[in-house]
Amino acid sequence: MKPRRLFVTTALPYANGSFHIGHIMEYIQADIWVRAQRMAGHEVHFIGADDAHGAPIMLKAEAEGITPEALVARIAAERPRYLNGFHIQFDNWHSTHSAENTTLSQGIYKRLKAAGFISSRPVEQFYDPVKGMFLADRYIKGECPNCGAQDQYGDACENCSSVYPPTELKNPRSTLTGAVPELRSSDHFFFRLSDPQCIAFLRNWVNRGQLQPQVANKAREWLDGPQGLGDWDISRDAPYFGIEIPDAPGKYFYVWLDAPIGYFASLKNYCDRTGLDFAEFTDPERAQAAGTEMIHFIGKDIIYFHTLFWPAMLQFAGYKVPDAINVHGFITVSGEKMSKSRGTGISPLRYLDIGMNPEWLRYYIAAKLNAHVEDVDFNPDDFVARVNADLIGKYVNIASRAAPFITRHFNGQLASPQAIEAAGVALDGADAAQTCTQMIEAVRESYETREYGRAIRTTMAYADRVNQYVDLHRPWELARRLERDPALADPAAKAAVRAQLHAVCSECLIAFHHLTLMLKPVLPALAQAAEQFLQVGALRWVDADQRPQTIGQYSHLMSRVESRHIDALFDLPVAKETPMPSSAPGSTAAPGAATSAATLAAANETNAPVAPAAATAAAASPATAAAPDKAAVAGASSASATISIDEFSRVELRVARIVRAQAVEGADKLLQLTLDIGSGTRNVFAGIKSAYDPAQLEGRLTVMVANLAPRKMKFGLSEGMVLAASSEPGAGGPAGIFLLSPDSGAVPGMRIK
RNA sequence: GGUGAAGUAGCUCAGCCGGUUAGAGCGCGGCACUCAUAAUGCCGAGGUCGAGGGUUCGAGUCCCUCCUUCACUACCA
Repeated sequence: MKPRRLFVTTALPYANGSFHIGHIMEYIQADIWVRAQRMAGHEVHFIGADDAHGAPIMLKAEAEGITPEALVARIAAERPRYLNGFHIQFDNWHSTHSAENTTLSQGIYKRLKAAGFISSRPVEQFYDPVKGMFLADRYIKGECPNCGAQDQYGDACENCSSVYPPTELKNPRSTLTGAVPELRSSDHFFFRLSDPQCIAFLRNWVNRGQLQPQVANKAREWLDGPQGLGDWDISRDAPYFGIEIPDAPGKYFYVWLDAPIGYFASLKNYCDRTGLDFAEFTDPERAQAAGTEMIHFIGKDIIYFHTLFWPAMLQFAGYKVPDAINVHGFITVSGEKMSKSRGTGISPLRYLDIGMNPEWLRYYIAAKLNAHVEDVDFNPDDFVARVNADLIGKYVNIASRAAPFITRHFNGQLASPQAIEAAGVALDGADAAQTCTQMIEAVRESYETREYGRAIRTTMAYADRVNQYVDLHRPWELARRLERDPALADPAAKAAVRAQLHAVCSECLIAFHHLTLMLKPVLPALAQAAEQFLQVGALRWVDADQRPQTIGQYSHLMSRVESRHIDALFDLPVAKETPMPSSAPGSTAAPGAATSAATLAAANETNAPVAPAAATAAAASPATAAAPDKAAVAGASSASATISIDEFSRVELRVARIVRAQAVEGADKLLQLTLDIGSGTRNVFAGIKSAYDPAQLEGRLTVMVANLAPRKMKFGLSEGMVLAASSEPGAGGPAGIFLLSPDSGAVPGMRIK
């Protein structure tokens, strides 16, 4: 087979925070793939970088009183510890804040502009006069123009879900300084995605078959959706930590423009360092001639950018487009999305610090990964069982069972194939070699197609067969007879037993050699130790037919996961960190926000739900993925799990007076309520129109959740929710909605606890 | 509500283009073994393959409806 030439990347992590377990999972997935490719003799260049630009980093650095460069450098400095710790073998790690990225980004922009894909037009935006900068939607809060809810973000109301431009907010305030923002106009640059050429190209590109079906579906949905593809605003005004736009003083590229170009920047940096020809990987003709491929591993949160913006940018700037976008799901922990505030996340650094073996995690993740965009769950019990049973009980145990006999009786020499054949104990009978070659080829292909779970299953099925084989032939019995069975005085009989013992144990170690080969992409360090023990060179797929000749002294290759490890892993100190660094250009697998069924009702035995409130916190959609600070930290529990009094007390319930109730024009189910809670009024949209006439609500008292994250709705911002009882759908019970009321005497604003 | 994905033993999951009594690992109950840093083997219990229809000689596997879960989205707060 002709060696492939591969340029492989993982998503660039946003440099405002440390790696979390989601990053590590992506790197493990990509690293396994890369190692498997290298074992096939292919040329692989595995590239990563920090995504360093954007307002969040600029502002975070400022808050810390350091320069963005210093912040980014600090984050970059801690990367190797994680990467080395988990055996992630990048060839290069660079940054989007680099000379290479500046040159490339500006170059791509110029080419797009020359080709007519850049337009410009004035955009009116809020400007913070104190800070002296334009404000992204998430840095503006105010009252919803539709429902009047307070404290709503500039793009949408979390109360009534209405969507609006920030300029429509009432009483807008900058969240940075509290200043009243001014409306100012400024010219922005747009990448004309709506250009027919662009649409045509993307339609074709997403249908080439190189995307996973689910990903292609999603891309098509965006492409052919009712609103179609809009032009993409790619500029930001100074001050902005980013790359300046050529011939446009004071204008910078939006971070998502230069972030993916960071793949190229890191590659360029690497090529300059190693003498590789950059153009062979990035120029369409040169790449074609050189037979190179471009392969990205990303999380499902950034599909939008990688299936639409990125290929379009490359195509119309005259660069090669990606050959594959390999998308994975998120990692959950015990079925829940990660949340540092709830302590459910796994800290990669802690994992390493408490002495857990990185290859345990690599193995566990590999065993559960496939080529689909499915979430992977880290289940602690499952993790312990799986790692211990498979790796120690089955795999390592095989060497441990056979090696001592070989060392003691045969001076470390393995039996020849002929001797094994003659002893009649070949593991897989006559066509053992063929069976084995086919199995290894199947495993190699499973890695190739990212069906790691299948590769692991195939491998472990073989380990099972080998253990059965050991039990069947009982080498310990043969050894005992050899040593002290008086009936073996006859030299011929003794030689026969000895040959058997030799053959059986040799078979085991040959099988161990094969198992090691199949596990090597996942367990690089263990494989290396095993190679040393087996006294073979670095194993590659072509070594499937090779067999070890002699072995070294066996020493235990891997120890078990212990419950104390798990205890230590989850015994996190109270999280001092604020919301996790969420999705930015490169970030992966970050739960932008916890989605949760925040059922406030503590369902009692009568099964009468108090508040059937299935709350979905605003999750970071691809389009807003670059808005880390927006991530809501929704503390939530499932309906069935019990919560502590502390958790309950986080819910701020207050008595509210409905001072005004009115129908919402255009809404079938909603009433807009103005609630007096003593300290002020709140605007709340409630889905109770079917049960209440607005007029009869005015003046009555009810109960509201006062600290519910505001919610933008189509009609405006909703700043809380009122509590009402209703039957669970499908559970029978009376139909209808029953608003809660406090007993007489309560006054608006009283806390309910 | 819409769109997509998924619902197979207590747990984690395999089951390819429909075909004999539905599988594995872990866990559980026995038994065996004792070479192996409690590791291994055998036997067993345990599933109306989410529910209901349909197509078919035959469906976990195809079609329809419904339910549930997850993701995105929405007039869910």
